[in-house]
Amino acid sequence: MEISSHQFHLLEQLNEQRKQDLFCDCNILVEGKVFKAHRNVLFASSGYFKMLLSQSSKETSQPTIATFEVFSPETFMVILDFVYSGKLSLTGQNVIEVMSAASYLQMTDILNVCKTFIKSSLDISEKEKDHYLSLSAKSTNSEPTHPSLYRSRRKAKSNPRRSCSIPDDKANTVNENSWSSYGSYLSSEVILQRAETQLSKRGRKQGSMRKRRKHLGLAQTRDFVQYKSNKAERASGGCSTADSSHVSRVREEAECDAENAADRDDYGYNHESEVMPKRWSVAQLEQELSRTPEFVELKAEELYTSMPTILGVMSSWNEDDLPRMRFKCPFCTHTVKRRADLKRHLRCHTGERPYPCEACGKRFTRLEHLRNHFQTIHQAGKLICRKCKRHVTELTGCVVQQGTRRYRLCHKCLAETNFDSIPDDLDAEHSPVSSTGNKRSKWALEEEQKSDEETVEEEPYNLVVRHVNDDTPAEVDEKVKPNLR
DNA sequence: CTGGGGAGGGGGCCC
DNA sequence: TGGGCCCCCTCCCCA
Repeated sequence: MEISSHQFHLLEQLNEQRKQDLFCDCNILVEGKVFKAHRNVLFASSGYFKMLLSQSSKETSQPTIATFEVFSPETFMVILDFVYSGKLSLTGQNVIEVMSAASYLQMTDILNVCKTFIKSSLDISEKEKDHYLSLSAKSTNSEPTHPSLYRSRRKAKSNPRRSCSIPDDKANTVNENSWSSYGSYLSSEVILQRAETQLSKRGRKQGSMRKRRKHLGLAQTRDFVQYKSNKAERASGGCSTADSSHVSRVREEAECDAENAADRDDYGYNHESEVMPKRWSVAQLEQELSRTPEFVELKAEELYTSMPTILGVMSSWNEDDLPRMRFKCPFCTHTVKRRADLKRHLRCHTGERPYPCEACGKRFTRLEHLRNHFQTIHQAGKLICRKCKRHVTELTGCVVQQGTRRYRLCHKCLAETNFDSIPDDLDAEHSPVSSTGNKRSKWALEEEQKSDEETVEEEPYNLVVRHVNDDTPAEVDEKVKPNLR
């Protein structure tokens, strides 16, 4: 026979003992402030303490002292309260730092809750994705102002990119490696269950999980997966075909949340905490879905500015047994050496894509990607015949245009292609085709793209051939059959 | 069904 | 610190 309240009372007693400094055998010094706790509890709660206390377990007569300078006493207080009560007092202000500290202390459950919290409060990528998809559903090829971003050759993928995983397996591992001893009726567990339910549901719907890149294997836990960047990827360019199911999914999750909210109190849900901070009504969803990429950037900027100074000190050790200073992503286990690299990495979580291609509208996370894209797609920068794959020069080949896409054909392959006629509506002056494959500045490219849009996007399925002679744009334009590839 | 290639995305690292 | 380059991986399309 199992008395369900036993675990709760046990933890309650331990918490009382902690508050009264009874039997506390571990002192934790955080930026000068001393916290007292029980080794057993810390050992059971944190991978970090597990390691630490394992090493000092032989000397049980003396109280263990742990010192931390990488997070604030307030942050540790939140974590310690959670350890002893199962209630995590997250707010928009402390979530990042709590997450960072939890990462440091290897408390994966708190990490998950923090991620859920952030995801629920921001939910940038999901909304942004849905926004794009809703646009995608509306936009057609005859709508040049909504560029080909929305009709990318990549279909709306149910499976994300390599660095993006859906936390299905994470949901499964939470209960294995962690703190089920706290009892399923405790609020943390309830929260986690809900987070798991929510995430796994999303994961099931979004499709298969992706293996992480092997060089990311240095992560602390193998089962700790990323879950955001897939959304980020789809949010801003990777999606194309209309997929209204994404919109309905957001609604569905909101409704699910609303349902869950009703019985939260029954499980001692912490009212002070904001673990599930937002309940989206349909009206709110509609409003959110109408947000723009600027919204993403704004939110991303908020995230950046709200980040603590130290995002994480990794637990990896070098040969000298000294901890390596690395910056840890608050969304995943990825660590980088430089803060700038972390900022760059965070874009895959926030969905921020600050570099739009003005020729096709596709947005990129990096300028270099935009540049590569433009040179390849819109400038025919590769001096390779698309058909025979041979190297072509300005003399031996020419640039072929299809919509906003340009590529090169050698004269031989060009002659083998059946051309219909030369369109007259393309003014040679507007030709953005450069005879050189040289790199240009972004702004120079944009100037070219504007004219490109005006002239070409009107007939996106026309294949236009432009002969390129040195610095003079093509004078001869020919229309050939569409969909040549 | 499968392999090749194009395009895009992300990480490491140099300048 | 940001820009840029290189490399690798993944996805998708097509033959």
